Amino acid sequence: MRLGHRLASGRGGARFASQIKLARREEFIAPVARLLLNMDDRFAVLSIMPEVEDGRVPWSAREIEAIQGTLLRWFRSHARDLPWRRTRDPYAVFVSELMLQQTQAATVAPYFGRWMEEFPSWEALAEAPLERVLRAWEGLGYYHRARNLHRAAKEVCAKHGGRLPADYYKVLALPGVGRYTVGAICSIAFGMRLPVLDGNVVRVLARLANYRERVDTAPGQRQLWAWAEAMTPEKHPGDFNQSMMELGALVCARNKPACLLCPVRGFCRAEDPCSLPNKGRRIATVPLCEDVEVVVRRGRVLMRCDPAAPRWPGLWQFPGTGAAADAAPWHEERFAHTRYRGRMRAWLRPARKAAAHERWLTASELATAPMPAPHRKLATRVEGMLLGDEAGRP
DNA sequence: GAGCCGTGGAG
DNA sequence: TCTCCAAGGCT
Repeated sequence: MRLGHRLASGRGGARFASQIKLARREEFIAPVARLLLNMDDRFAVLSIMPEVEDGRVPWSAREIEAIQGTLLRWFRSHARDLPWRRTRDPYAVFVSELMLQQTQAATVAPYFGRWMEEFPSWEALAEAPLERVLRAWEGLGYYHRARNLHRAAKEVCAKHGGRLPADYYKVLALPGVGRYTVGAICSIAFGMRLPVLDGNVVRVLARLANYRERVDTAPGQRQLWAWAEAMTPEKHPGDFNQSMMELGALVCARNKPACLLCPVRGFCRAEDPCSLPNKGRRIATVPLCEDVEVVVRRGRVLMRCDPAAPRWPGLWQFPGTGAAADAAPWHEERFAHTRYRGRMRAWLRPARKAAAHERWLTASELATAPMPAPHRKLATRVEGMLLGDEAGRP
């Protein structure tokens, strides 16, 4: 059993993985890392399967082997043809995994293709200006992922000679890489036996084991990581990890699980699959009405880019304003921003001086400036207006 | 540990 | 329309 594998398991693994993560900023040195690693070995012994969290083993070793083989065969015949599955290039795998964080595969696919065209290597990405990186990411959301990916590329070039090291700790230390992502990258790109636990795997495991406890708690997470680790085979761990996620996405769906089509239904103990996994309630959404102004002068439009803005810091946005009292908005649309749900209204306003963080952008600058989704929709319409395309219909 | 970060699809 | 949440990580 590899050390990386052990680290990714059990309570010791979770704690020390996060300490290693912290160590990145402290410029932690190798001896300390090795010490933590040895300590982790000791902790890992306590959590080695099959002595799992609550002392019970949901599947026999024979069952686990059967599940592994069945899922691997199923994956080879049923996997979607996704662009990042056509390569094992560590850079491509890394890019895809950061894009896939909290984002569905179908959404990522076109972004991934464009990204690999524009930034085909660690070097190309590391040398690109942040503005272009954010523009390529525009529409995917969670923009800190793009900044992390950019920073990771710089680190890979500066510290690792432009090659991603096949090393659990070094990959984990890169910005934007947590316990899930390091497992995904190292198992897929390097064939290392490491588990992954994402939303799909949580659902699949909770149902297979008929695990009715809360999964969004520390004990629940430990339990599920332990099971994920127990499931991961020595051979083709990357394909196996993807098969678990693919099963969750295509068959073991949240609302309507296709149990009759499930390749591992013979091993599943779920009594009421739709009730699993057991999650707590989400935070309530907050209604929000955001009013912005469209200020045009001599073929340019006034835009704001505030690195400390409350929403979408560092992205270009139309300036906020008090709503024009009785006038109907020139443009209106719904938008969602994390817990906020609301509508953005825009009014045409007379020219004024540019305030702090504001600049006059030409139509072509508007097209290349990174901005959040609702502002991009408005910008597309304004662009048409700047170019004299009548009043720019949506 | 809880709160925060985006967006689009599905039911 | 409204709710849920997807190949999570960071503070």
